[in-house]
This record gives sequence, C-alpha cells and structure tokens, in this order.
Amino acid sequence: MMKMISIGALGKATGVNIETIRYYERIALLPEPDRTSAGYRQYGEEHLRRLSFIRKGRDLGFSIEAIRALLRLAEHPEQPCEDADRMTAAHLAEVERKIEELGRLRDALREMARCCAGTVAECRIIDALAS
Amino acid sequence: MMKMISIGALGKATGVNIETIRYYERIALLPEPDRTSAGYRQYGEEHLRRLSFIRKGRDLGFSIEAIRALLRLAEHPEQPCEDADRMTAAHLAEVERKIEELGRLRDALREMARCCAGTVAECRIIDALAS
DNA sequence: GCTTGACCCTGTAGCCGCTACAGACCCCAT
DNA sequence: ATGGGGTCTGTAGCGGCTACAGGGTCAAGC
Repeated sequence: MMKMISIGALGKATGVNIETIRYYERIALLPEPDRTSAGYRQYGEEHLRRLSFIRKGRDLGFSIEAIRALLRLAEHPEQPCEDADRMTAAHLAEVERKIEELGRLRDALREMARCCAGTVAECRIIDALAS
Repeated sequence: MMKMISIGALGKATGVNIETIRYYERIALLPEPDRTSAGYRQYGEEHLRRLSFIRKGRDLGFSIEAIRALLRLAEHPEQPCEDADRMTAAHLAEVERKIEELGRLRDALREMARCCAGTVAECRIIDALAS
C-alpha cells in the first residue's frame, strides 16, 4: 500500500504553496490525484517526485512551458538529451542577458543616487528623468 | 498657439507604444488630453515631457507607482528630495539583489549545462532536477 | 466625388505565474 | 457538541502591458 499524503503535506514537503499546487493541476502540469471519499486530494510518491522536479525547475528560472518539456523528456530516458541541452543553453543565455541589462541599470542608478541634501529643483534624480 | 500632436506622433517621439499611452491614461499616470472634434487625442508639450519622464523611469526599472511618486515630487521643486533619494536607493538595492540572484542562477546553470552527447538517462540537466 | 489606406476610437480579453479571497465542507480532539 | 484546523470550488486580482474586434476619420490620389 502506497503512503498517501494530503495537499498540505505535499506543499510542506516540496516548499510549494497549496494554491500553487492546485494551479499546477489546473494547467495540467501536475496530474490529477486520486481523492478521498470526501473529495480531498491524495498524493503519492510519483506526485512528490514530479512536484519536486517542477519546484527545482522554477527555482532555476525555467518557464512553466520549459518545465513541461523537461518533464516530457525525463519520461523518456532512452532519448537523446539534446533538447534539454538546448533549452538550458538558451535559458542560460537569457539569464546572462538579464544580468548585463541589470548591471547597466545598476550603473545608471548609482550615477544618479546620493544626489541630494537639497531640494527637488537641484535633484540629480529628478533631473535625470526630466531632462 | 501650442503645437498639438496625435497619439501616434507622441508615441514616436517618446518611443512608447500607442496602446501603452492609452493604458497610462487609463491608470491616470498621464492626464487626459484634449480631443479634436472627432474625438482624437491631442497632446502638447507638457504631455510630451511627462511621458518622456515616465519612459525614462520605466527604462530605469522603476515601478509605475514609484514613477507616480517621482512625478508628484517633480511637480514640487521647492521640496526636499529625500524621497527621491530614498526611492532610488531602495530600487538600486533591489536591482543589486536581483543581480546576485541571477548570478547564482547563472552559476547553477553553467554547472549543469554542456551535459551531454548522451541520452536523457545520463543527462546532468534532467538529473539535477529529478534528484 | 470617390476610393484607398493609414490612422484613430472604445472596450474587452489575454499574457505569466501565481495569490487571495469567499463561502462551503470535513475531520479530529476535547 | 464545539471549535479549530484543514480542505474544497470558483473567481478575481496583481503588474505592465499587448492584442484584438469592430467601428469612425482623415488626407492624398484618381
């Protein structure tokens, strides 16, 4: 007999919000679990594994659709993993792009910051936006 | 007589999408302009200045609400600019936080990437998520 | 004068990835 | 019997746009 757990227990075990778990079910990222006679969701090992996978993917910043694809891949261990490789590379490139963009932002903000002991009229921040 | 321009011209001048301009009006970030007899929006210098301000603020990553506050500040040049200073510092801190977070993400992704010439079963990427 | 095509209008719905209710039901301990 | 937790469904909201549909308007060219 498999050990079944409630949605609250699953949430605690994976660090995923209960509402989010139900959301994942709604968008068919997590399969519908069995129910108790009262209609409560009951999860088993497989759900726990799958949700952990999703959680780790999200923590790595993969989109839901990317995770959907990665899950499909994970279900076919005999296939080549080019796709996973390509997705990771693309995501990495995107992250690197964002870092650069934020770096430029940071520089611009540092440039502006510490403007004032003065009034708005002489404020470098407001000036940078208004000019 | 002030030179009036259409929403399309305003969009071109500021680099802001027309739909976005109307959105800014709807959320009262940009004041309602006059209309021609046919109901077309007509913008003047002041709108142009204000929308440029908004655009620059958005480019710097300020939230709409932050920009709203900065605009209010800009309208009161005699006041002290502590608020602008504080908001910029907070935003800068947030950007720096995000950069660090993305940096950690990048490292984790680099660690995983270039896993394979093999199958999913031996894929470091899938493994990292599943384990 | 008429057509064509570019512009503009309103209103609404969708995107992503959740999150937050309301209002009900259920389970267990006291 | 009661109370306090957990759970259920369904829907609406967040930020910041973006994308229509289905219409009206304007200016240039014939």
